[in-house]
Amino acid sequence: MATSRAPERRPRITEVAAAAGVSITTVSHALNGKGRISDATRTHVHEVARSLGYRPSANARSLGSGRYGLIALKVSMLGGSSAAFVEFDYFRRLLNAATSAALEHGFALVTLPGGSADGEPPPDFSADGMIAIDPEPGDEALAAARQRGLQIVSTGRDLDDDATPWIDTDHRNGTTAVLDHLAASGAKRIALIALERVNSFAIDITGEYEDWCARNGCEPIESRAVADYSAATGREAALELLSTPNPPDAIYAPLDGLGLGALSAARELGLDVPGDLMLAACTDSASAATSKPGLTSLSLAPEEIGAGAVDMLLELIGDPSTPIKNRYVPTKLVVRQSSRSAS
Amino acid sequence: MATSRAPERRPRITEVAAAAGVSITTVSHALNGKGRISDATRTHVHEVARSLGYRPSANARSLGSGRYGLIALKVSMLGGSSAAFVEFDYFRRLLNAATSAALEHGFALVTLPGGSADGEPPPDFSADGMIAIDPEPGDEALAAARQRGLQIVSTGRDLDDDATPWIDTDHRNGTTAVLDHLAASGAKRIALIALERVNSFAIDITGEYEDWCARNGCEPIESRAVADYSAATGREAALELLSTPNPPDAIYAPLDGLGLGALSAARELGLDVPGDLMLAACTDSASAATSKPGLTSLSLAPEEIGAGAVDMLLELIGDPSTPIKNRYVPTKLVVRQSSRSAS
DNA sequence: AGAGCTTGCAAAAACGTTTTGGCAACCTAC
DNA sequence: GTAGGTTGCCAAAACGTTTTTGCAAGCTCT
Repeated sequence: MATSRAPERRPRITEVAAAAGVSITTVSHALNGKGRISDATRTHVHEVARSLGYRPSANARSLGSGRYGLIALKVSMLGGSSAAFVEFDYFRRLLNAATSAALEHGFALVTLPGGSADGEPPPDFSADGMIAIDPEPGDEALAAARQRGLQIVSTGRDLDDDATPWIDTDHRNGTTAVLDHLAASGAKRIALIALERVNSFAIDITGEYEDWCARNGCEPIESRAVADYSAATGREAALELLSTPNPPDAIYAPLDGLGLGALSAARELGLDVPGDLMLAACTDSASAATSKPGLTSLSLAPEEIGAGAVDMLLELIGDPSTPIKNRYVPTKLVVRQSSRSAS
Repeated sequence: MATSRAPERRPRITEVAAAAGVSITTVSHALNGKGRISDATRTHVHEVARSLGYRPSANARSLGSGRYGLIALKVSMLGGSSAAFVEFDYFRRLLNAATSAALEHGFALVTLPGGSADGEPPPDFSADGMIAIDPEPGDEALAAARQRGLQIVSTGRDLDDDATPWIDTDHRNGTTAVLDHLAASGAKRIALIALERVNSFAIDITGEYEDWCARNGCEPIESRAVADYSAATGREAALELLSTPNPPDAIYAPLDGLGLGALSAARELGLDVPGDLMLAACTDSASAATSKPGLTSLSLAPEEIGAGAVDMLLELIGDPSTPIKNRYVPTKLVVRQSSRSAS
């Protein structure tokens, strides 16, 4: 246990240069893929650096390059509304992936205090770029960042500015998959708990639902649009849908929170799930898996979104003239008891 | 709108020195409270710096001082368990406050991927110190950080190492307040949903509950200890407590999630709250305020905890010989319908 | 075979602070 | 009135990179 712990300084770039028999310029160029050097030298330097366990000093690097070495993560959700409450799990996974991706490239990721809702403005703070998680229209902090010429990447499209590079969940195809599955399981009248169209995902989901109904010759059945995603709200919306003369035999609740609420609504009404009513949700958080019955849910890929956003942003920071490559990330339907056909 | 936007470089320390008629050494010393300089000069430099809008470069400062300019926030909760699910609101507020506090002192706060649960280890990453949120015994990352000689401050006491400086919620007095209130409202048999003793708060709450009962000559009524804080768990624990021959007339569920679960348990049993059963919880998240009936809850001070932990840590980083001043942060009981006496 | 590229690398100048060491000037005490 | 201590400040050397500039050596033309 008491391993002798020599000071064990980490090697500097100078030492790598010496060991490789080149100048520090060459080491820097080789490691950053910048200057004009032969492939032989480049790989040689890489090897030496690795064998020495060299890790450049983030501070020196930033000082030298005139950057800050920081990227900001801005989550409207963190502002004050606890709307996206249930989606903590999603946020957690996204944040972890983004942090790791940033760290790998020598950048630190700072989670900024959310929207303008909470009191004091954030202390003036400089970063090289910003990632906006599901930006909401009219976000002031985002507009300010744009004004200052900060590089921005959003997860979910930014409805205020479609020039902002984005990485987004492929909600249109995801929604199709959910509806197809419900129909295949025998559902004839599939209803939607509609979302207020303040996010690109709300637009995609409701839009695709309507398109799907049109394509399949079904009558669209939508609740009034909900603005928060809590179980309480989901319960009310489901009760509304189910208390009509000709109620649906399946409900798509496009967030797990809403889906869990719909589940308790069904219980209250004495409806068997999936016998009398099929249920599907979206996000696939832990609670969807452990509910009784298990809730069929569209599994998203927060890790890919988080890491992807960071990668895009870092490319832009490295070279602002990088062509923008927006990207949709596919989803995966996880079928559970709540939509399993009896057969 | 199209305000002419001159490049508007922020002033360097050199310019402050020139404007103040002193050397940059003196400016640095004055601003950091370090060297030997007269009070007159010190305040003069401060004024000049402020009037010029001077903000030191975090990178240069770190490079010069040999620091990293980073502090890590480590949350066991973020690891993989979604146990502390409902407490998102608490976490959000704590994180925002900590981030702001760090930024104010020129440090960036990085939220580290959680426990060893999730796959890949975090990329090796250097910080000047670490804040551990409610550390759980046997946390490897924490042990590793300690090994490396990192400064650590925990929120909630670290059961593995009581030498770790901490800032903690005053759960003992908070629990007393809750129980006193319930008793004052007429409760005769107050039960506790017990928590597994893996955290200092679990120890404090269950310990104080037992002490209070002893002091007041009451019989302690505890559920078996729960390990996660979800509503489902709270419901089960409450059902267990309420289905005994001589059931309690009040329950303290020491987390909002558990409290909400207890509330639905009461509903299922047809018990009126607060008429047949009084309920109190802890954390005072948004859902406690909006439930029906409103849930009496012990309001914590995540902002004070977060900012306080950062301040403590920065003091230690600045001067490791700073005497440790552990601190309890008081709570405030928010009384709502769920424990209001009929009278 | 010399003008003009291109290629591969190195020397040195930033980047903006903190920190160390030194030097006057001023006190104090004998 | 002078040795020894203190006070107030400054010059200069780090800190560890990136980036700019320069310079040979090797090609490709004509």
